[in-house]
Amino acid sequence: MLTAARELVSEVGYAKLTIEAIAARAGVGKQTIYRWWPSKGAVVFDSILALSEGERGIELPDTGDLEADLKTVLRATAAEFADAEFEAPIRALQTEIINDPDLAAIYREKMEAPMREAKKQRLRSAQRAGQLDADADLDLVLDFLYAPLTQRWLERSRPLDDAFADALVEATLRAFRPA
Amino acid sequence: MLTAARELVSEVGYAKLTIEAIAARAGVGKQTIYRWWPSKGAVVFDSILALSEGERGIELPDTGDLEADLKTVLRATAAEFADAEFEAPIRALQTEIINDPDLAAIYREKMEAPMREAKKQRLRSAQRAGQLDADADLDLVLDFLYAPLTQRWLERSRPLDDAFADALVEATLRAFRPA
Amino acid sequence: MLTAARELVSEVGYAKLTIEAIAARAGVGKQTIYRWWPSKGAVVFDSILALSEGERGIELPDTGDLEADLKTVLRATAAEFADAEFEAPIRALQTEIINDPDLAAIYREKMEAPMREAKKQRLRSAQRAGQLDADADLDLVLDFLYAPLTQRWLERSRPLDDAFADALVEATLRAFRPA
Amino acid sequence: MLTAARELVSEVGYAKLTIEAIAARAGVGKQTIYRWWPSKGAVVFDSILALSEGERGIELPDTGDLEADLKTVLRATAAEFADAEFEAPIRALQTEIINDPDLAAIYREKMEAPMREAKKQRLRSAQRAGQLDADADLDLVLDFLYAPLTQRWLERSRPLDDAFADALVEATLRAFRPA
DNA sequence: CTGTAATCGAGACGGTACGTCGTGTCTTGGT
DNA sequence: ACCAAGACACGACGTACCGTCTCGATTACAG
Repeated sequence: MLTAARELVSEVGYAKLTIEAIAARAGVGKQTIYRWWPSKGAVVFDSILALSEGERGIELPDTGDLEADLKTVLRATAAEFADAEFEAPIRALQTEIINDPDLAAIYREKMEAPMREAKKQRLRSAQRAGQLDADADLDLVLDFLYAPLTQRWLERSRPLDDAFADALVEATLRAFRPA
Repeated sequence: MLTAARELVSEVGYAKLTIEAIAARAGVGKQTIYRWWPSKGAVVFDSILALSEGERGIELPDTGDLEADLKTVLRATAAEFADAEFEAPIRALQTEIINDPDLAAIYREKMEAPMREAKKQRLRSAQRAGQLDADADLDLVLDFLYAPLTQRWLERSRPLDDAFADALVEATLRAFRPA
Repeated sequence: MLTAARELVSEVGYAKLTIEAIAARAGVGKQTIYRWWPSKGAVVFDSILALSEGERGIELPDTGDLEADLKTVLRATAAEFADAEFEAPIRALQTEIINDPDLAAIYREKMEAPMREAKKQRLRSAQRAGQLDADADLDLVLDFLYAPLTQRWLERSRPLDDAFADALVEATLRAFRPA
Repeated sequence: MLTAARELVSEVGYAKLTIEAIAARAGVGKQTIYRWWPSKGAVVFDSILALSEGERGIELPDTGDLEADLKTVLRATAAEFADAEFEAPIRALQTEIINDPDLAAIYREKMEAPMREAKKQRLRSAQRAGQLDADADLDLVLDFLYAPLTQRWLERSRPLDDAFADALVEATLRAFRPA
């Protein structure tokens, strides 16, 4: 069922997705879907969440060079955003998150929190290595790194190229360099 | 018609908004709506856009103290995000922008561009006053100031208080202080 | 549903009858009507047909006096045509029959044929009693008796009184008296 | 406009005929149609009536042999009913007449009355020639001749062949032969 | 093995809204 | 001054899905 949901989001888009279509594709009665999820959003949400369950134990590279590592990671993130296959589901996910506080909370807990923690680990390592201000608010650092990237992708305002990723890292590190 | 659309978005939310309801509220036939807009999204989009048409000639305060001015502006922006009346329409707008590239383009041109230019004016003034790196990429500066704010609001991940606004300004200015 | 259709034909007339009104009156979704009938005409047709399903086993009086019996029957038919309650549905039925060959075929099979057969029985009895030409084409006899009556009613060209009914019977019997 | 109406009745049938289509076909504004006729039925009615205005001064053949003359006329009428081109408009006309008493009255006055009078002329001639009962109710005679024909055509219950036309004439003349 | 439950697919149901079409009225611009 | 063109408020169309509700038929378990 989750697979059917994911496929259909990619094929027809979130707005035109119907529960009947999911049921038909999955070879399942509608009632069975309603038994497990309260809404279309919840199904789609879970279908994407199920995907990310697979990628356990994210860990960021730690070569000792924070700037290089962050550029690697941000360039990869930007490239991922450009992947057509993931575009539709992630935009669907964002749509849900914006409009449904409950799903937003689950999203933060199940998907964002682990990622954020992994990233913070890398930043703490940098703090210990004296490459980052020891007093820096790490949540703020992560926002500086990722929020502009995400926003430009969502609004399609500008291409997400390597230069942009690099500029983000450089400016962020200037803002939070050790005292 | 645009007024009716705006009111209804606030009252029932974007997802539950129907064209029939807009037509009824506006005392208009459905066909008349379809004659002018291709979709529900377009109507809502225009209804919000029409709002901002009113606020002509935005200009940021320029007391000579960039940090103080930016804090004032960002605190105001954060407060605006907290205003219940604007919340529903703006979330609706974001939903549209995320999912419809065409509307996103119009949004950038009609709403974002003028705001962005006004902000850049203030930043250029600061560059002339030696309060900001003369070589700074002003688009990037604006992303640093606004993207984290917007993202936290959209995802409801953390309260948008004055401290957060101040921290954004301070970190951004550290990143782009004059050489 | 059929009851609702019948009532509404009587109330507002066939031309102003809407499927939505039938659905509303019957407390039923429109789709349910469309699931069972292809058109408004078919619903109305069935609603009238269902009525006549009730009156099983029609039999004409047979007192031994053909002329008297036929006058009784034709006067009754004329009176029935004058009944306001049946007028609207029967006119609706005629409208359908005229314009839809398929419904016309069903009408002949389901409604007209049994009536016609019952009438023929009475005529055959009269033939055996020497009151009617043994070689008479009974379909033609029935047309002579009923077609003028029906036509005058449809076109509202003249009142359907007893004298007219009697005249029809007398002339018909003159035309088909035994050799 | 009347021409456009008549063509469209033949092409799409009365039920699917729209005033907008008539206006478009006639190269005329809708308002102009509404200025002259109160309803779709009235337009169609007039369009057919206009046709018959052409055929001035109908007169039935009078060879001196009533039976032969009537058979000629009824066979011709039956053939006319079979003409595909006239079928749609005449059925449309019947539909109007059945459901609208006002149009029915106009129809009787403008179209039926002249025809009926012409036919009566021929019958009176026959009465003078001793071929028809001098006391016969001529309206009734005409009903006997035409009503069965019309009814079978409307209900499509049986083919309208020459044999049927002949049988009608023969039976009618038996019913009304001179005393 | 067999009878009884629980579960599930299928899809009918009462509804709501869709986007389209036609109505009859009103307005506009060109002749 | 007229009239084609067509916008308008309105209402019904026939369709798509909604979320709820029976239906069998197919399992899985108990006796």
